[in-house]
Amino acid sequence: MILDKQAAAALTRGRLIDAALSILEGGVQHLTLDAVAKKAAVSKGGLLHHFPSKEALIEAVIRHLLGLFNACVQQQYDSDPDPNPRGRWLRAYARASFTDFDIPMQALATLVPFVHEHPPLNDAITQDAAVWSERLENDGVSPVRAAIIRMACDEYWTEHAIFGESRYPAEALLTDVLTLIAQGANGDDH
Amino acid sequence: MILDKQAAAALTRGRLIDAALSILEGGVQHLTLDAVAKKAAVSKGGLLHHFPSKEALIEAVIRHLLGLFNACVQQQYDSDPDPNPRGRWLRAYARASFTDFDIPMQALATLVPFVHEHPPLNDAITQDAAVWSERLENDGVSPVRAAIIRMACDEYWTEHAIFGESRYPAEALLTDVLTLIAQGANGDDH
DNA sequence: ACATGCCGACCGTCTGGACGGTATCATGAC
DNA sequence: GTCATGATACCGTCCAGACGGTCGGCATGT
Repeated sequence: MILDKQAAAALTRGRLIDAALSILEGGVQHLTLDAVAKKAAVSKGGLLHHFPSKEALIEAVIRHLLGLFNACVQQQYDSDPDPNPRGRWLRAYARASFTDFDIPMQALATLVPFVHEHPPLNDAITQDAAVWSERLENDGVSPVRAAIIRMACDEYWTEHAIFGESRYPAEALLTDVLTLIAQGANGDDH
Repeated sequence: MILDKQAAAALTRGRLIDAALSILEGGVQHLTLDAVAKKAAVSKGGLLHHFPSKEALIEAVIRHLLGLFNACVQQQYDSDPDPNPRGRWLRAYARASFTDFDIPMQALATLVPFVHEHPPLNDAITQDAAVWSERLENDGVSPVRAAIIRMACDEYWTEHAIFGESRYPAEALLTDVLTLIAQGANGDDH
């Protein structure tokens, strides 16, 4: 059965990505090919068969994470209860940032130093960031204000990566961010 | 001359820290003992004479950076033109974050993964962060709002570390952040 | 004589990746 | 139907380089 083999291979790929992710939560330093292979119950050769280099593996991890997050924001966007079209993307972005802890975006934060050295990875992230920047800044709220709100959301992940549990209740932060967005979306921000 | 020798040693220490800092701007991966020693025109043995381990060196760098930044915020605090005492620390923090590019705080952002593995370093940063969190959240502005503003400021450094030049004009960001602070400091934030 | 500042060769370990296998399965010739 | 061929998935050893840190030594100043 040709499908069996391909399906098994895809499954192995998934296991490798998941293994890399779970290792990343403990810090980039532990992300070695051996560790990932071991955690995924695959040999090193097997790992390098699917991802010919560490860079390739990390790129897959990054795309996986970005995909998850984007899908998550999209879902929040689709189910937004607020009838005001202005600030809709911002609301979705904030909700995704402060409520969806299933997605280990902290892992992305810890990858920064590695990404900095590998242009292809940098491009992947930069492109995604550019898309969001543009979308959020044309959301009916002043672009600068939108940028500030996005930065606060993103910082939340970073601090999560550094300090582990956040020192602030995510709920309160989300509520206040939504208030800020509402202000901006009503044009009464000055 | 006893002072000559001690002074020379202190100078060497300073050169080592500066070297580490300038290397850090190119990414953590390049921060190796050999590289730092070479850049500071000191032998590896000499480096390890002053900082007995890599961790010790990085701790010195971190304290150096935190000291610079804190002094910088303090200066902004002292020279704040706004008579309103509420939000004074927040204004100072924001001004320091968006205008003082002399301090390579991006370097601190890139250190995150290393810090994550070394509790002493983590403590140094965490303590400093805790001091600022408390100070900013008791500044006459709603604590949650203050946290959001601080997070936006901090994210600015991080993005600087990732993307190099910021994609936003720092001036505009600062202006808008100050507006937000003024809102909060007047109690008309809801 | 002794401490301090500094030197630079050396060592052990870790890590990314190369490489030469093996096993399974699909395909096409006969 | 079967056998050669080749592709795909995976294995596990080995190596070269990099890196943190040790150590014995030297020079200078007290």
